[in-house]
Amino acid sequence: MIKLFNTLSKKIEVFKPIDDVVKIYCCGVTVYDLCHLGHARSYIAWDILRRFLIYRNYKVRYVQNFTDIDDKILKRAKEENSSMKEVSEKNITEFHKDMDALGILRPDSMPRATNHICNICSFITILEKKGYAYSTNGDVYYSVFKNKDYGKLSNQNIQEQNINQQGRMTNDEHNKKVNPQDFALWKKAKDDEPFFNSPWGKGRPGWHIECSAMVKDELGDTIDIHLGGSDLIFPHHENEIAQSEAANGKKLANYWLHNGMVNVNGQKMSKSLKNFKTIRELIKAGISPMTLRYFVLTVNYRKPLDFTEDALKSASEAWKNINVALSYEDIENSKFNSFDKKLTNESIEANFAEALNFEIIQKKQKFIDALNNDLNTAGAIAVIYELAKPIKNFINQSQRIKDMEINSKEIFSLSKRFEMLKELTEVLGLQKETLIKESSIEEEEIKLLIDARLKAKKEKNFVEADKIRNCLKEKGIELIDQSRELTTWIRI
RNA sequence: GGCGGCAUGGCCAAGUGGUAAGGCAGAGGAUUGCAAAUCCUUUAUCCCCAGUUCGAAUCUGGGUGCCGCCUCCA
Repeated sequence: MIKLFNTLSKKIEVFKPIDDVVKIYCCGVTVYDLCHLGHARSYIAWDILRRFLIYRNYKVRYVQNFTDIDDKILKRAKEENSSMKEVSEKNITEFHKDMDALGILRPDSMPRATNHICNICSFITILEKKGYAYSTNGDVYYSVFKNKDYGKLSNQNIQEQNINQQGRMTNDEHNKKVNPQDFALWKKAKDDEPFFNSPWGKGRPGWHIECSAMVKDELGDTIDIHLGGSDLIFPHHENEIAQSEAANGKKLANYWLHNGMVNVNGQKMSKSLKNFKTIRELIKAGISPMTLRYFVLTVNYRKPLDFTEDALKSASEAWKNINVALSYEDIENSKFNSFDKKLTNESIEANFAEALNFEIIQKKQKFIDALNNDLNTAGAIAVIYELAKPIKNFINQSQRIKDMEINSKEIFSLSKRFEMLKELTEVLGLQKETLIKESSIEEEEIKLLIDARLKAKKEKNFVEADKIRNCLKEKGIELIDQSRELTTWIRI
C-alpha cells in the first residue's frame, strides 16, 4: 500500500488510482535560465515517485510542462538581444542535459504553453461563459469571489487575504481588477511585446491558465497526482484548482504532492536571493550527479534540505561506498574468471541458499515498506547500505590484498546480494558512476615512482618512501602495499 | 497580520504510543615501517514545561527558537 501526504487533506493517504493508468502532472520550469539545485531536488523526488510506482507495477503517464511564455523570458530575451523563442529553446536544451545527467527519466510528454494557445483560449472562454471571468480592455481576470471553494488547498481565508492585499495593487491593477486576488487569465500585450491573437485581442496567457489547459488536454479533467514545489501551493496551484474545477465542474487532482525547498544557510535557495547553485556549476566543481541525487535522497522530500559543505561531503563519501559496491559486476568479470560463475542453487548447500534468499527478500520488503511510507527515501537508503556494505568491503579487500582467499559460497552470496542491490538502486535511480578524477600523471611515471619507492623501502629509507606516497596522493593516486615486494595503485 | 511546517548524538537524518535505523566524522584496539582496506570496541532518553496513558521522541495544551507561503519561484 503506497501512502502519500496529500496537501489537499493535509494527511497521509493510501494511494488509489482512478483507473489502470496513473495520471501525473508535474509543474515544470520557466525556461529563462539554467536549473539550480532546488529544481534538481524537486524533479529527483518526483522521479523516485514515478520509478517506485512503476516498480510496484503501476502503469504511469507522466506529463511535465515547460512554461515558455513569461515576463522573465521576455526580459532575458531583451538583455540578450534575442527572442522569447530562442531563449526558451536554448534553456529547454540545457534543462534536458541537466536532468539526463541526474538520471531523471524523461516525462512521457512535455507540453509547452506556446503550443497550447488555442486550448488556453477556449478554456478562458468557458470560464467567461460560466461567469467566472471578466475582461477589461484586453485583459481577462478570474474572479475569485465567484468560487466558494477558493483557498481550499492552501487554507487561505479569502476575506482576510483581501484586506491584506488591498495596498498591494498597482494603480493599473486597481483600474482593471475587481478584487485584489483576482488573477490574470489573459494579459494584453504592450506595443513592443510578442503576442498571440485571441478573442480579447493581442496578448499572452497568464501563468496559471496554461497548466489547467495542458492538464485537460494531455490527461483529462481529473488526474491522479499533481506535483510541484511547496512554493507553488499558493497562488499557482490554488488558482489552477479554481480555474479547472470551475470550467470542468470536476475535481482537478486527487492527490497534491509538494516538495520542500532547498535551503542555504537556513534560507530558501532562489534566484531572487542570488544564493543558488546551478546543477551545471556543482557538477563542474567535481560533485558528481549521483552524489547530488544521493544527497537529495537523504532527506524526506517534504522537508527543507539544507545545502551545506558538510552535508554534501557526507553524501559524497557515502555514495562513493555504494558506488564501489555497484562496480561488483566489473570486478567479478575481470577478477574471478576462474570461478564457476554459473553457480546454481544445487551446487550450494540448500540451507545456505535458503537462508540467504530469505534475508535478501526481507531487505527488499523493508525497502518497499520505507518507500510505501510517503517515499521515505532515507529509510530506503539504509537498506541499500545494508546490501552494499559486504560487497563494498569485499571489493576493497580484493583490491588491496594479494591472493585473497575466496570461496565459491562467498561469491554466490555476494552475487545474490548484488542482484538485489542493483534492482533497488534502480528504483532510486542511483546508477554506477566512474569517479575517476582527471590526473595529469601518466601510468609509466607512476610505475617508475613505485619502483623508486620500493627501492627506498628496501633501504629502509622511509622518509623518501613516504615522500613518494604523498606526492602521488596529491595527484590523486593512492598506493597500496600488498606485500613487501608488491605495490599497486588506484585513483582516488 | 493570516496560513502551513520543523526542532532527535559532533554533523546529516529515519523512527509517529512499547524502552532510539542508517550515513558522515571521531576515539580506542588488532593489522601495517607508514598509509589504505578490513575486523573488534565505543559516543543520545529525542528544545522546555504541564497533561493523557500501565507506558510517549511519538498524542493533547502552553512556551521558546527556526523556516516556508501570502509578489515571480521547484
